[in-house]
Amino acid sequence: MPKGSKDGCFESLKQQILTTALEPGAGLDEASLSAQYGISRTPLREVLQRLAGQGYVQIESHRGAKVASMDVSVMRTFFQTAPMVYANIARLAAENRTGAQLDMLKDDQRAFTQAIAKNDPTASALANHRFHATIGEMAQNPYLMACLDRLLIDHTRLGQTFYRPAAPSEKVAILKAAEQHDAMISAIEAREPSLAIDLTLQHWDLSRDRMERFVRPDPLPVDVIPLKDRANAF
Amino acid sequence: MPKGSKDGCFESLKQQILTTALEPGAGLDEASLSAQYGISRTPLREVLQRLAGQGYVQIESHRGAKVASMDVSVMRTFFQTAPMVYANIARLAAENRTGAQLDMLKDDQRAFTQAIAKNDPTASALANHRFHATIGEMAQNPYLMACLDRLLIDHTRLGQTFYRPAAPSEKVAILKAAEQHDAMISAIEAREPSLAIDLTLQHWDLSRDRMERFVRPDPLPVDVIPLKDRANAF
DNA sequence: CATCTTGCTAATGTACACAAAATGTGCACA
DNA sequence: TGTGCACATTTTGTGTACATTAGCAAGATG
Repeated sequence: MPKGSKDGCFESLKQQILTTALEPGAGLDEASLSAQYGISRTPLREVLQRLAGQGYVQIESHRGAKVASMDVSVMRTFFQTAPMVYANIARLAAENRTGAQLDMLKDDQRAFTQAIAKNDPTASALANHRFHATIGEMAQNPYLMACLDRLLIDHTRLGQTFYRPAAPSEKVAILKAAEQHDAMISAIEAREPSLAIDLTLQHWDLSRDRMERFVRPDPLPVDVIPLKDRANAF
Repeated sequence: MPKGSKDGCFESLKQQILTTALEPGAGLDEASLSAQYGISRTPLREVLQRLAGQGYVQIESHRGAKVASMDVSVMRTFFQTAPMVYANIARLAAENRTGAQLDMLKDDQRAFTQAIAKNDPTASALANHRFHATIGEMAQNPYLMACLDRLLIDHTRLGQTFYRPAAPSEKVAILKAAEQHDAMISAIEAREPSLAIDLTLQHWDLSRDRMERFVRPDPLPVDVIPLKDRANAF
């Protein structure tokens, strides 16, 4: 899928990493990527550098670029750090948001609900990502934003990893998430920092529970084979 | 001062930015820099990209790279954000530090005290920067680290900006800072998170007070001209 | 006199060719 | 059969020439 431009390449790689179309740890070959996007290696390398700067990829000298890895220790750190940062971002967003940013947030939420309606998990994950990134911009805090960007990358990727299309609870959860988004928009619009924090932490709990239930699912029923049949089972 | 290598260029620019030898907002010309460091424009651009990724410089399309700016709103955000991040980094450092990192921290502190003894404010600022960056590495939290890096850049630059060589209180403050560093090392070595947090916040208060007293100094005495002389002053 | 247009200039952005480094492979030898 | 070394291949890093763009200044025009 040749996109032609440098920015197109940048966005495309970002998306593929967020949706785990490019899996964590996957190697990124300069030659093939530059051919694929119809740009030369020089600008492609700059794209990779920028992606590295935002935490999407890791570059090792003389060994090329890889998609940022996601081992258990990273996950542990993620769960440890996310709520604090999200909460503080929410507070600052409620305090500092501009009208234009609020409109953008509503657009993001529209895209999110539409993606849900279309049953498109990839699109909804990306829309969700943008929603939270926009809240980050509202906070107008470049320090925390650097942190949030990295958290959101891993959050979106974890969401993809732990997504179970078959589970009916998944549908319920994402609809609830959309409701929570609406409540968060209201709190931010009303400039109520403490409410925004509460809603954000609830939103976080929902997301965390979804992922936790993937790792630690309900145990299978013990009595799969009814007792009466067990006598002649073997 | 041609340094020759790419890493040399990277470190040199970093230092010059931290010491405000390159002032916030200063333009960085690719041609002259590449000539200065004896490398071609291509690798120089990669250096600038990396510096941009860590928050040292800002790159605008077709408009080149500038040293990251430092207006009032940035300062406000800095003072708002720093204590929370520093405190959490300190907690995690006390919990997660390794022996090798502790040795490195002690080395950093040695370099810091030596720079103080030599009365070299630039060297002590850089050593102080490394000291706190090492504590950041101890935390082993890439998310917060991204935030800390950016905070430390501005902290070091603010320290340079607000440095008053003439003030005797400056000497007292930096010696006290060195003592606090020793206490922080002990807390981290003893793996006492809450103590590390307390000490870190005290350290922050000292630094903040120093900067605040620069912006809002003691008022000049009102009676500079004794009353008896005032009659024939004009 | 103000303002818009237009061309110039100096900088950044791109492509490509070459250099250097790392990895993989095959062979010799123990 | 396993190990080590040398070579070949692949991939990344660099230098240089060229294309493109933004900013500015001079001129034209109302």
